[in-house]
Parts: sequence; structure tokens; C-alpha cells
Amino acid sequence: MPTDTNLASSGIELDGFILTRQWVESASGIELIFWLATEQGPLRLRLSGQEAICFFPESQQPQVETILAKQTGWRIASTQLKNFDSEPICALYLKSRRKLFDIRDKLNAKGIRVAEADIKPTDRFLMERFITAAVSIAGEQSRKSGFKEIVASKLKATDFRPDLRAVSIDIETDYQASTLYSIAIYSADVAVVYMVGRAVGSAAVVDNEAGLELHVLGSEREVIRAFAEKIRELDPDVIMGWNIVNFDLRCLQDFSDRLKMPLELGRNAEPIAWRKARDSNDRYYALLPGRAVLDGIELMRSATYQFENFSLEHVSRQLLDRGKLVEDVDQRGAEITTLFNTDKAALARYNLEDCRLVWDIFEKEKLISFAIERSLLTGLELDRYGGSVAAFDFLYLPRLHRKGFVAPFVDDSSVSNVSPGGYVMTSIPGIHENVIVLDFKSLYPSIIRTFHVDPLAMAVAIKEANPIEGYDGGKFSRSEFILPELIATLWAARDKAKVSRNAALSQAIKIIMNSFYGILGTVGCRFLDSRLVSSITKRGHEILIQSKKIIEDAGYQVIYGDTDSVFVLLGSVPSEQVQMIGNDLADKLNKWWTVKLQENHGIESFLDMEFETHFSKFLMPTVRGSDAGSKKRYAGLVIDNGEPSKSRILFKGLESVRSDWSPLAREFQQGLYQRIFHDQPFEDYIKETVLGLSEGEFEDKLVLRKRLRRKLKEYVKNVPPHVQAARKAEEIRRQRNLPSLYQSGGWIEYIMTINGAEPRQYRESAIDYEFYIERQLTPIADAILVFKSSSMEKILNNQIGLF
DNA sequence: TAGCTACGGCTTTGCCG
DNA sequence: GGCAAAGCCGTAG
Repeated sequence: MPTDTNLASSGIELDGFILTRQWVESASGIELIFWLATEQGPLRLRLSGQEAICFFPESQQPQVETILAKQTGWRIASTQLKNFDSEPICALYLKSRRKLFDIRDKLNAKGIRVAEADIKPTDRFLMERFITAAVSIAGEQSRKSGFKEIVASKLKATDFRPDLRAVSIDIETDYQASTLYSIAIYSADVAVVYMVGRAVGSAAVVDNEAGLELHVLGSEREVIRAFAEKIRELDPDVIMGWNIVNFDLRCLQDFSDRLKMPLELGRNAEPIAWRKARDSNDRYYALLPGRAVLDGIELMRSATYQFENFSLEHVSRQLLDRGKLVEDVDQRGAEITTLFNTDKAALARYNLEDCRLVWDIFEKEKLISFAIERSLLTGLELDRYGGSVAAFDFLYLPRLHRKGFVAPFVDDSSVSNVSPGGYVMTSIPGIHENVIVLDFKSLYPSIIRTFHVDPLAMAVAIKEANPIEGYDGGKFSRSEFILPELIATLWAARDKAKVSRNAALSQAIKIIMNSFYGILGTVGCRFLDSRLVSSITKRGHEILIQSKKIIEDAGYQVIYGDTDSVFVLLGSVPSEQVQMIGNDLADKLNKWWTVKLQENHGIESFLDMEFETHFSKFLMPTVRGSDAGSKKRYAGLVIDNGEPSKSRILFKGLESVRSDWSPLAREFQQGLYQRIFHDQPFEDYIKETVLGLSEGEFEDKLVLRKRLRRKLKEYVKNVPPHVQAARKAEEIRRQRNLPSLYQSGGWIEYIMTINGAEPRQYRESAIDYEFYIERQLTPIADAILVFKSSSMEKILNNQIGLF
């Protein structure tokens, strides 16, 4: 049984792995409760009497003492550290984390230059400090847990990976979520469904075919109790689901509250701690002490998966090639109610299958491994999806401290000069033959590494004679830096992960490396400085523009480029030569930069250009209604490994890849490009599509889908079509006494009718075919037909002539 | 429970006595 | 009715 652990005797080190973390503040100080997964099993650490911390210049100690005299519960210790101006620094300890911010502001207002005051210690970083401190407290029975432990301790690299026990859960409710039907639990060796119904005693019905155990119990209360008992029995480290926090767990909490019964799903039978999301009134975070709650949607989003939508039906179709066990996914609310009333066994199978889909998605994509690797890299909890800034602090601050410095505090009042983003070239429109794409691999991380773009390097460079020049006045030390080293380490680790086929680790590293640039440009980051950001992005501009020039000097035309890529037009060369030319160009550029950076800056180049893609045919459209080439929109026929038979068309930015265009328009674009790229006739295809459309052949392909990014009532300045449709839908639902669906964001599906946009489910008017021809098909056709000396108008006029 | 900017396209809205 | 600006969304990188 897991129990509170006496740190001094446990000998625990950081091989523990954070599952959950809780802050509790009391008069005696801050209490931190960690649940760890360790080699010995789950472990609860209760660290009491902890202190919050901030720093100020040693020279101002008397003033600080005067200012704080009326406060209680503070203490000052000397440190070996200095701030970025190289002043010696004192540490100020406080018993309240909340008060920390008040005191910071107070000191700041009196001209005390506070540093790192708003430290939001990231968890592993914090654990490292507090565990060390707590051990020493326990050992010495003293409060002298000063700052030196941080300096003395080390970040431990660890190979320990906990073998986490996971279950997948899912609930079924009636349409308005006011009655519970059933709860399913699934894992490698468990498949149980608890369902409300006329009790058939305590015995389970075993459905061998579906491989599940169904318990029909007399009331919601009994179902919830049985479920909670099962969770305690299985004692999982991870509970996974699909929108599990804001649907399943919240429903269960609501049901339990209404039934006036506890919902104790945490370890040690602890209840769920709920916290409101900052940005929205009806989104919550759930903390189950001792168990990580992993939501498949959030986890996949954070791992940069992209789907048109994140419904379980859609994602499982994409990844597993199977979907939910109901006939019509759109009408599943009604169908589930029918099943509940007439066929409990079928509902149980459906309920369990949802769990199984989630489980299988996690398995196939190795999502738990990803979460573990990310958590070890970022120091954040397993079920924390964002938190890039916190992750950056975790990686950066201990290294900074070890070099003898403390960081500034987050100062969002200072307005930073804006820095530009990536450089996007003007393009040369047309249908081109043999275009190759050369890409700088991880351009921004490689710039940081090459040019020492780093807060510390910038701070110490001021006193150096020959720093590396950046942009907007940024100069960087050649000898003292953190971020470039960190990237080198991560880069090597990623290469190793790739070799050992650890995709989860490789992906986690890639995400964190790529986040560094963005973090340095946000007010939430204590190191925000336009000199840092500009030294990355403006260097990127220089590199891209210069690379274009080199390629042109080698006799090739560059027709486009975006941030880290150049598109080179080869024209009619024999296809067997393309590979060679591409590799040679990439090689040439890498060598050029190696020499140039050594000459101009005396630095080693870590830029790495790669020949990535060969398009045998390539379309660069014009901006609509203009002759200028477009940006961020193109399509090309990809040649995989010099093998044209496996060709496929890649669309970027065009209507085909935009979820807010009708399926008809998107398929039409693909069909048309396919024909044109393969030099096949296309006029009949266009005519047939238009004809079929006006004859009502494609009714199911005319749905437009768009997100309501704000609350419905917040659309004041403008009422675009999708909002009109949503308002109509709400009105109809209100009349029919149905709960509202679109008040606080979400997706709306609508169809353009002769009376404007109408919601798909409640369409009353006739479809406006003219809209679909003129606003959906025509723009798509004309964008490519212009290069074939044709147009939609010409083709359709011919058709009219034919009739 | 704080990563970034650049860009295109469609629609509505405001202005024009 | 015609035009330009602003609002909004989704996307590339």
C-alpha cells in the first residue's frame, strides 16, 4: 500500500516520476503533495513547511528588511549567485506562495530590483530543490535549507521508465447528460460495463462474443459505486479517455453531487480536485491525486497530430480503420437511448467499444510513451499538455543557477519591440515542371546553436571584446551560453532516439526544441527580448535570401521559399538527374555556409540543408484577381524515390486542405488537378460536376463546416454566415425545447440556401446552387485554368451552346 | 495550468449627399 | 451600386 514517505529513510532520488502535484498553503508554509511512480510502486510525498523564493541585490538588504518589517514569515539568506548585471544577490524566503507576488510588487514599487520573484518552479526543478531541502531538514532538524542545495544538486539523467498501469473509461448518458446509462472500463485484461437497469442481482452477464462482463445494477448510485470500487481495485496510474475531463469525469461528478455521494477516484480514495480553466468559464482541469488523467484529444493535439476534427469516430477511422458501433454517428444520441431501453447488451458493446477505440489509439500511437518522455524532458506532470514556458524554465533555470546567475522575473508590463517572423518569398506563378524543395532542417534551433542566441550569452557578452553579432543590438558570448548547449544535447538525444526507433522520444524532443523560439517571444517568458527573437528570425531571413542567391548563381531559378525552404525550378531535365542535382545543391549550400560563417563570424555552422521533395509537376497559383504569385498556397505531383507510378498530389494551403470548404469543392479540386497534372482532358469533368451539382446529385457534399471561435453573443461587429447559421439553429432548438449547442464556441455545419446560411440539421430553404457554382467551384477551377488559357466561363458557355 | 508570425480568401460593414 | 476596410477563419512554417 502506498503511504506517505519519510524522505530521509526512503533514499528516494529523482528516478521517481511525477504523476500528480498539489499545492496546499497553510500557516506553517507551503505544503506540496506529489504522487510519484517509482520502481517501488506509487509513492506519495508530502513536503510541508516549504517556502517560496525571490531574489534582490545584496546591497539593498537593509531597505528590504525595513520594508518587510511589518510582514511575518520571511527570511533572508545569502547566496553565491548574481543577477544579469553581476550584482551579488540575496534570497528572500516566504511561507506563502500567494504573498510572493504581492511582495514582489511592493519591493519593486520601492525601487528594489527583484529577480526571479515570480518563479513558478516547474515540478522536477522544484522537486529537486525541495526534496534535497526536505532531506536536509529531516536530517538536521533545522530550517537552514538555503539556496546552496540548488547549486550543489544535479539534474539526474535517468533511464528509468515507469511501467504505468492504464485503463480506458467511457460513460454513456442520455442526450442531455442528465441521466447515467452506463460506465465502461477497458484495459489489456479488463472489459467491464456497469449499467443502470432492473437489477438482475450481483452476478454479471458475460458476453463472450464481445469479450465483456456486463453488470446491470439497480440505480445510478450503485453503478457509480461499483465503478469507483473497480478503479480502486485496479489502481491504475493512468486513466485515459476522449474528452474525459470535461465530459466523462464532469458528468460523473455532477451525478455524484446530485446523489450526494462521494466520487473518490484518486489514490488513497481521494476526491477529484477541480480547477476552472483560466480562459473559459466552462472548461475545467481535473486533478485525481495519484493518477494521471490523459485525454486523447489534448494529448494528440499537443503532439502536433492534425485531423480535420478530433471526434473519436473520425480519429479512429483515420488511425484504426474502424469506428463507433452505431449506424448513424450523427443520430447517436437517440440511438443510444433506444439501445438503453431495448437492448442493453448492444449498448454495453457500444460503450465498451468506445473505450477500446481510445485504448487502441493510445497503443498504436504509443501515446503513453510520448507522455512519459515529454514529462521527463519538461519536468511537468504527465497530464499537462501546454506549459511550454514552464518547461523552458525547468530546462533553463537550474543550468543558469549552476553558472551562478539568477533570472529576471516575468515582467509583462514592459512592451517588447516586435520582431518579425519567417521570411516568405514572392512566388512565380504557373504550372512548372520538375520543382525541387530544399529545406533547412530545424532552422531556428540550428540558428540558436550556431549563433549562440541565448539570454545568458547576451547578458555576459556586454563585457566581452569580440562577441558574435546578432540583430537589433543583440551580441552573444562565444564562451558562456546555455541554450546552444541544450539544443546540442537534445539534438544528439534525438538522433539516438531515431536510431533506436523511439518515435515517442524523438517527437517529444522535436516539439520542445521547436518551442524555444516561440517562448523567447512571449510576454509570459521571463527572458522575453526582441534582440533574442530578432537574432533568430532576421538571421533566418539573411540565410534564406543568401541561399536563394547561391542557387541562382549556380544557374537555377528559385520560384518560391517560406521561412526555411527554397523551391528550385529545374524545368525539363531527365528525371534521373533530379536526385543528383538536389543532393548536390544541398551539399553545396551546406559547405558554403560552413566556410562563410567561419570567415565572417568565426563560428561553426550547424545549419543543415536537405533535399526533401521532388515535384514532377508543380502549380503556383496567383493571388485571386491579380497577376502576383501567391504565398503559402501550392500543389505538386510528388515523386517518391524517383518512382512516378506512386505519385500523389500534395496540396498546401489550397481549398482541398481547408476544412471550411465543401467536400464537393475539395474533391473537385483534387479531381481537376489530377487530370491537369497528368495531361488528361478536364473540360468534361468540369461540365459534369457543374451539371451534377445543379441536378442535386451532390446534396450530401455541400455542407460547410466552420468553428465558432468566440461565444455566439460576442459576434457583434460582424455576423458572418456561420454565425447566422448557428443563431438560426439556436432559435429552432429553443422553440423545440432542446438544449443550446452553440453558445460557447464549437463547430457549426451549415448549407448555403437561397435564404442565406442555414444549419445543416434544420435547413428549411432550397439549396443555392448558384452559390456553389460561383463561389465554390469557379474559384477553384479558374485558379488553375488560367494557365491552360481557359476559364470556367468559357467552358460553361460552350456547354450552353451545346444544349 | 501564458510558444511565435505571415498570409489568403471570403464575407460583412461603412461610406459615398 | 461600387469600393475599401475590417472581421473572421484556417492555414504554412
